[in-house]
Amino acid sequence: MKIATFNINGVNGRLPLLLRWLAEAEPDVVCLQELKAPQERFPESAFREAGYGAVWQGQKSWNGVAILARGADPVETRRGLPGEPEDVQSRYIEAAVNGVLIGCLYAPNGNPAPGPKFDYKLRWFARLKAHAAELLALDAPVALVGDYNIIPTELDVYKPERWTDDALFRREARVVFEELTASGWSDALRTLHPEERLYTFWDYFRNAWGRDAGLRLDHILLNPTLAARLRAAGVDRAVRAQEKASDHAPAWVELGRAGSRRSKASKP
DNA sequence: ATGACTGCTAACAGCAGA
Repeated sequence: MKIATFNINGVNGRLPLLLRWLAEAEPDVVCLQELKAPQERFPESAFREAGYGAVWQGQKSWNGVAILARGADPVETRRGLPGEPEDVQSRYIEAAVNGVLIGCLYAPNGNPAPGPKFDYKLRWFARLKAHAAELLALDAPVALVGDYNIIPTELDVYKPERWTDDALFRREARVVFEELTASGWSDALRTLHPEERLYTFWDYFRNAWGRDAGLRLDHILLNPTLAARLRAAGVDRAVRAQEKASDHAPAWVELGRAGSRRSKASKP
């Protein structure tokens, strides 16, 4: 099973690019963020024609998340994080796909920090952490996938000193990510590439892509059941080089079949 | 420290993004 995450930055404006990537990469599950489309303007039929069922939570102008599943209809289990019913921003949707529970998230950016937007980011992550703890208690394969808007370490940013006080890299944000990974969630790309500089975002300014001035913001966190099945992980950087590209590139993991754990000796 | 790009909305400029 191949699971990918892609901050598409406008699902309608970039639909041709997205459909090309789906045909080439053939992910089984895709978590999309920044749809920037209201619920009724999500291009469901185009995905259906491409072989993907979908669930989505749209919003006018900003935010918006979706889960696509190849040859299947995701079974929605939740939309929105618990804990702040007055929060109307579309940033979380969760669904079961072929027995795997997928949480698709788009975390708040949080800039400028400090300030009310950063406070909202921290509250949102407190809610995510609480929900993640509940998911960890389940006896099921679970992945928390999406744009976390957190640069986890200095290895994940082209120039750490320039980002010290930014909401993406401030201590409070990095601590959230450390707590999630310490509590049992595996950062899949970093697990398989412990030393490599991996980026998933290059901003549109200052020729960031041309200079490879990137950030790693998009993460695939696996619970222990799925981490045991992790086989490969990467970033489809070529997508960022295309005309009319999103400022993010897709990140993905390949998982082995259930019961195919290879790190432990298996019975003959 | 600032501004540079881009999409969306629809006001042909402003907001948000990261």
